[in-house]
Amino acid sequence: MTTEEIAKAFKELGHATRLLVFKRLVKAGERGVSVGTLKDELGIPNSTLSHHISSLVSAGLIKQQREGRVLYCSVEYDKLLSVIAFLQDECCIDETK
Amino acid sequence: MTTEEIAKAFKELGHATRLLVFKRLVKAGERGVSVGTLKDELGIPNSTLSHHISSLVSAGLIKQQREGRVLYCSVEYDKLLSVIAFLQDECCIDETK
DNA sequence: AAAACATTTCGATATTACTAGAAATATATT
DNA sequence: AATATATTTCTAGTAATATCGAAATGTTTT
Repeated sequence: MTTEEIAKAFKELGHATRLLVFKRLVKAGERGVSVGTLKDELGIPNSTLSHHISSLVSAGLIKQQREGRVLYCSVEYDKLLSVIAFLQDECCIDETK
Repeated sequence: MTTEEIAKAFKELGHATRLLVFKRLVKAGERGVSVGTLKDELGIPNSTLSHHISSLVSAGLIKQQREGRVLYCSVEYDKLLSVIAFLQDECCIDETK
């Protein structure tokens, strides 16, 4: 993971609405949550939500899977783990080093 | 820490230049690095760098301390730890829960 | 107090992001 | 095939951010 990729992930998490969406998806686990449910729960207009979702997808933080006419969004755990690893490995001072 | 505060921290880390500055400061430890050194190392104009630094300060991610005419920038470790804790506590699925 | 050094603020421009209504697309049901 | 449902794309207005040269500010040295 390059610095650019990590920065991109942080950037997309750096918006209150998107961070809420992301948290909601993490709580949901594997199956994820449909766009419509997110819309209802967060009270965001269709088009606005859709843009935020595609931002998160473009950063590789979440993915979408269609089931019938419903699109489920779910977390890309590998990416989340990479971001956490970055903060710990690159950023955290280990006094014993 | 509110969601807004966490989002703000992510937002400011979500820029390649600022992320490089932050990484550099973490590596530097307690004492930190002067603005001038950052400027030389990263090859960024004074004013541009100054803006990025104040963004990081505004998010509470770093602080500045003057020594003579040199300003040292250093990491606010509490904030960094909060951000890491957020990702782990709010976001990471613990299958044993 | 003048000159040198370090950093920030000002000012101006260019790019990118946010928001959301309306129209379009895709899928399912009747 | 027509209608209903779910979601995205189009379009457009507004706001925020990025960039950096030049001028201003604060600090030290002579």
